[in-house]
Amino acid sequence: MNYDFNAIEEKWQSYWGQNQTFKAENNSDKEKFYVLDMFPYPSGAGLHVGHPLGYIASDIYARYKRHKGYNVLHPQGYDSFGLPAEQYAIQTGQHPAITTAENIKTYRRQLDQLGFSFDWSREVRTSDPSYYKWTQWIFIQLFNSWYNKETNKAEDIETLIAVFKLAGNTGINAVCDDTTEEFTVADWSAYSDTDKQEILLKYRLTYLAESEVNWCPALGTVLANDEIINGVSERGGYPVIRKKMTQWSMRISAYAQRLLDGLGKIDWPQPLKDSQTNWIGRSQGASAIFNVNGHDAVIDVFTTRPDTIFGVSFMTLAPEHDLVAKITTDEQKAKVEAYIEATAKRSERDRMADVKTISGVFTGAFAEHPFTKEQVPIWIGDYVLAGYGTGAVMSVPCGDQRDYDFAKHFNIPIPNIFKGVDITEEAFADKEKVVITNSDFLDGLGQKEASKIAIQTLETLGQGEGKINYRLRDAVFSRQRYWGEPFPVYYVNGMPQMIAAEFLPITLPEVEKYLPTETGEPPLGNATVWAWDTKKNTIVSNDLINHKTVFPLELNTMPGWAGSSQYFNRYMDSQNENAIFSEEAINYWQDVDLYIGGSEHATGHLLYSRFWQKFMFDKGLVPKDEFAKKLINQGMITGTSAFVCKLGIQPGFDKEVAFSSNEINRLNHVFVSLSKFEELKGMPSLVIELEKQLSDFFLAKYDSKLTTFRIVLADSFTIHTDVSLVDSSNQLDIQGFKKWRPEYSEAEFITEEDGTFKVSREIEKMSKSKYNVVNPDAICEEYGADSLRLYEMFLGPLEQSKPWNTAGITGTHSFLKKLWRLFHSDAESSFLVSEEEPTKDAMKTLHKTIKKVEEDIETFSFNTSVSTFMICVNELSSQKCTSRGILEPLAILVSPYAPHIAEELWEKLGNIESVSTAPFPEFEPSYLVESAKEYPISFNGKMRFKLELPLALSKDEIEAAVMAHQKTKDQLQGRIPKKVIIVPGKIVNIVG
RNA sequence: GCUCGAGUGGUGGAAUUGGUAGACACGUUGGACUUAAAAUCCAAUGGACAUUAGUCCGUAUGGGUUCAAGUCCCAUCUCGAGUACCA
Repeated sequence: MNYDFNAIEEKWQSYWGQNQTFKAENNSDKEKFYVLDMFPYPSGAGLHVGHPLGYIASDIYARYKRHKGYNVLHPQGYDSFGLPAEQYAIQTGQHPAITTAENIKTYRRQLDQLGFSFDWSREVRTSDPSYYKWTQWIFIQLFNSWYNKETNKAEDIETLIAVFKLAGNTGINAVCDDTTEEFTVADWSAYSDTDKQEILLKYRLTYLAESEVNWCPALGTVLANDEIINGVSERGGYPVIRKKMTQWSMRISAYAQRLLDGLGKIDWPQPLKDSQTNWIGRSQGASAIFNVNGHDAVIDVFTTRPDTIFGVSFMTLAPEHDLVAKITTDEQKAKVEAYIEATAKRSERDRMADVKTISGVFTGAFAEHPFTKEQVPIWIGDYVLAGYGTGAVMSVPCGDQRDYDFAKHFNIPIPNIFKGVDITEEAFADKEKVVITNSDFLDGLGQKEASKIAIQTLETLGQGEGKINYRLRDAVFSRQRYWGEPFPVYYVNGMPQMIAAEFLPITLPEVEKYLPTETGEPPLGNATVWAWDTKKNTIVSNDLINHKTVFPLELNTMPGWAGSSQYFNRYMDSQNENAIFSEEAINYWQDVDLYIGGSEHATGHLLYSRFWQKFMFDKGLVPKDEFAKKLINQGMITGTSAFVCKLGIQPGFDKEVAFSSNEINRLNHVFVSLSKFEELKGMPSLVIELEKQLSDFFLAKYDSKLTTFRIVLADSFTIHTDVSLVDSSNQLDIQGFKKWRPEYSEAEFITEEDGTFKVSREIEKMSKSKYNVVNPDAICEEYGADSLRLYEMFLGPLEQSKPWNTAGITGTHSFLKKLWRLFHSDAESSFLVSEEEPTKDAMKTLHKTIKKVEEDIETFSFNTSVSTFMICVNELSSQKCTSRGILEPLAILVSPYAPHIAEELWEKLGNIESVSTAPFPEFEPSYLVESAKEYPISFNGKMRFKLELPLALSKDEIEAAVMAHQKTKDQLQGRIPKKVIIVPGKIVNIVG
C-alpha cells in the first residue's frame, strides 16, 4: 500500500474534529500549558506559505507538551475588525460582516488542512458582539478607574471622588492631565455636576480630551503613533498631518515605569524588549523653572543635564508653545508669527526629512537664570518638539550639538563650562569625562555629582526638582471608522456617560453608507437608529433624542488593538456569557506559557496588551501582571521570484499594411534562456547569427509586411514570471507560460542546447505583484500537509527570515515516503512490523534521535530535528529494522511534526486511542555508551588521519598508540614532537 | 546618525563548554531499473594542483589570543531590522 497522504490527512482531520481530540479542560489534575499564536486578520487573499510558519512551530510545541503529559490550551481565533473589509464595503456596499465571514471560512479551511491541533471550541472573533461585549466592558472598567501613585496601581474612581469630597485635589498623588488645576473641598462642592465630570475625565484611565492627533485624510481617520511609519500611514502609505480633535485616549503613560520594569521578568526576544524600552523612552534628569522677565509667567524645562545649567545661553520654545504669543515683544511679533505659520504648514514628514536646516526666531523676551539671575534670551525653533517634555528647553550650546548648531547659526554666545575641553568645532556631549568649570558651586565636579547638587539647589530655591520623563504618550483610542467596536457611551450635556455593563453589548448599527457623513462625522453618523434610551436601556431611533431621557451615542469606534489586548485571557473561558472569564478558568490557566507571532507588533499590540493586563491585575481580575512568559518572533518567509529574459527587438514595418496584435506580440515576445543570454552578451557573432535566423524566420512568415528585423541587446530586460511555472532546476514550463498570459501565447523561445528554458531567480518579499506567492493549498494537494509542515520547519531557524523555494519540498516528502516504507514490507508493500527484539544499532539510533529531538523542541530548534528524523530513518532503513520496539516510539517522536502519518502508523500498529496523548519515549543514555572512539589525529592543529582507539585508554596509552602508528611517523618525518595534546574522547594534537 | 542582529559550498542551512568545517536537504553530474517517462535506488559533488598517494587554500576582510578559532578579543567592510531633532 502506497503512502496515500491525501486520504490519510483527510481521515485524521475529520477524526480530530469529530472526537474533539484537542479540546482542553479548564480543570485537570495535569499541569497546564498554554501555547498561543497571534491570531490572524482574515484577509481576502487567504493564507500563503509564509503565514503558517509560526502556527506550525507552536503546533509542534503544543503536541509535544501533550505527549509530555500536560493539559495543553492551544486556541485560535480571528482579529476580524479592520480596514480592508471596510474599504471593500465602501467600494461595493457589501456589509463588512459578510466579507469577514467569507474570509474566515477560507482561513478555517486552510488552517484545518494543515492539521493544527487547535481547540476550536474556544474560537473568538473580535467582531462578534458576544466577544466585543467584553472589550466594551473593559473600556468601562478603565473609565471608572484612576491611577494612584501612592499605591502605584489603578483604583476605583469612587475612591478619588471620596478624596475630593474630603480634601480637594491638592494632596492627591495621581496621574492626571498636565492642565489639571488645583481645587479645594469648597471648590469641589461648589462645582456643577458637569464641572465635576470634566475634572474627573482628567484622572480616568480612559478619557475624552482634545488632543493633537495624527489625522490621515486619505484614510479619513486618526492613527496611533505605532501606525505611522516614516511620517506616512503604515497601511497604504498616505500622508499624515497633525490636527486637534476631541478623542478618547488611554492613560497608558501611567504605566510607563511598570511596563519598563516588567520587561525584566519576561522571556521575550531582546530586540523586541529594546524597541519597547525605546518606545517608552525613560530619561532621568530635572525640571527647572525660569522666570520670564516682565511677565507673570515661567518656563518649565526638562533637562537630562542639570549639571550644565551654568552653560545656558538661551532658551528655546517649540513654535506651538502656549507662552509664545504672550511673551513675544511688539518688535519681534511679525517675524515670530511668520515663522509659526511657516512651520505649521510643514508636514511632519518634511520636518523629519529636513533635520539639517536650522531655523528659529528670537521672541524679544528674556528669562532669568535661576542661579546667576542673568538675562537669557528666549527663542523659538522647530527643533524643539511640542509633544516631548514641556515643549521648551534650556539651551546649553557647549554641551548639546543641536543647541550648538543653533547658537552658531544665530551668533549666540557659547560659554564653555567644561574644564580642558575644546568646543570651537563642536559641542562636548560626553557624560563620563566631564569636569565642570565656570559654574560657581559646581566647579570641579563630575556629571553625576554636579547634577545632584544642581537639583538640590533648584529644589531649595523652589525652582525645580529631580524628574523622570517618558517619551511614551497616551494612546488615542478613537477611530473614525465603521468596522470596529462601538463605544458603550452616550452624551449628556456633552459629557460622556457609560452604559451599564448589564446592557452590553452595544452592537454596531446598520448604515446606508460606510463613508463619513457630509458634515464630516464618522460613518456611524449615518446611522438612523443610534441613540440611547436611558429609561428602556436600549438603542432607539435618533428621532427620539430629547436630551432628557434619550441621548446621542458615541460616533467613533475603537481601534484595531482594542480587540487584541485581552483575547488571550478570553480564550480561557471564551463561551462564558456572564463574565469575561470565570475565576476558576483564569486561576487554572494563569497566563500564556509560549506566545508565537511576528515582530511587527512590538510597539503596538504587545505594549497595549501588557498595559491592559497590568490594569486587570490591579483590579484583581487576573493573577499575573504579565500575560506571556515566553515569546518568540517567527521570521518572515520571503519569495524566490523567477525572471525570464525578454530580447530587445527593433522590427521595421511596412506602414501600408496593418499588423494584427497577435503578430506584433509574436515579434515583440522573444524570450531567451538564462545561459543563452549570457552567451549572447559575450559573443557579438552569436547575436548576428541569431538575428539572421530570426530575421529569416519572421520575414518569411510575414512576407512583405515586415521590412527589417534587428536585435538590440541593450533593450533586453527581465520580467517576473509566476513561480508555479518554474521547476526545481529553474526550468520554465513553456506551454504553461504561453497560456499564463494571452499576449505570450505566440511568443518565441530561444532555449538551451537541450531544449530547456532556464529562468533567473531572486529573493524578494512575497507579493502578488511579483508573482512569487505560493499558496499552501496546491502544496497540500501535491505533497500533503505533513510534507509542508516538515519543510517549513526544515527551511531554517524559526526566528530567522528565509526564502521560500517550493523545489526543496521533495526532500521532506521523500523522507515521509521512506518513513512509510519502514513500516511496510518491500515486496507486497503491506504493513509489516515484527515483534523481534531490536538490534543494538537500532536502539542506538532510536535513543540518539529521542535525545536530539527532545533537546531541539525544548530550544525551538525545529529545523535540526527534521534533519535528525531523516538521519534516523536513513539509518533504520539500512539496518532493515522492522521491530515494533523501535517503530512504535518513532511514530510518537514524529507525531508533533507530521501528525497525520503518525496517527495512521499508530493505528496500524494496533493502537485504538489517538497518538496525540501517547507518552513521549524516554531517553535511555545506556544505549549510547560507546567503547571506542575514532580519534582525529591532528598535527599542528590540522587533522591528518583518524585512528580508532578504545575509550578506556588513559592519556599515556593513547599517546603510545598514536606515536607507534606508521602514519604518525610519516607525518613527523623524524622530527620529535614538542608537545602532544590529548583530550580523551575528543582529539589528539601533535605539535612540533 | 544611534541601537540591535547577521555574514559558512551553486542554494536552504549544520557544527555541544574553542576540539574532524560543510551534517541534513535541494540542485548538478554519472550510473542502475524502465520501451519511455515518473518514481525509486547507487555513486560523486567547497576550490586549486596531482595518474595515484596526497598537498595547498578555505567560514566577509585585516590583525591578535591559543597546542587548536566559524566559535574568544580588537579593528574594518557589507547586508538586514528597529528608531530617528527625545533636550
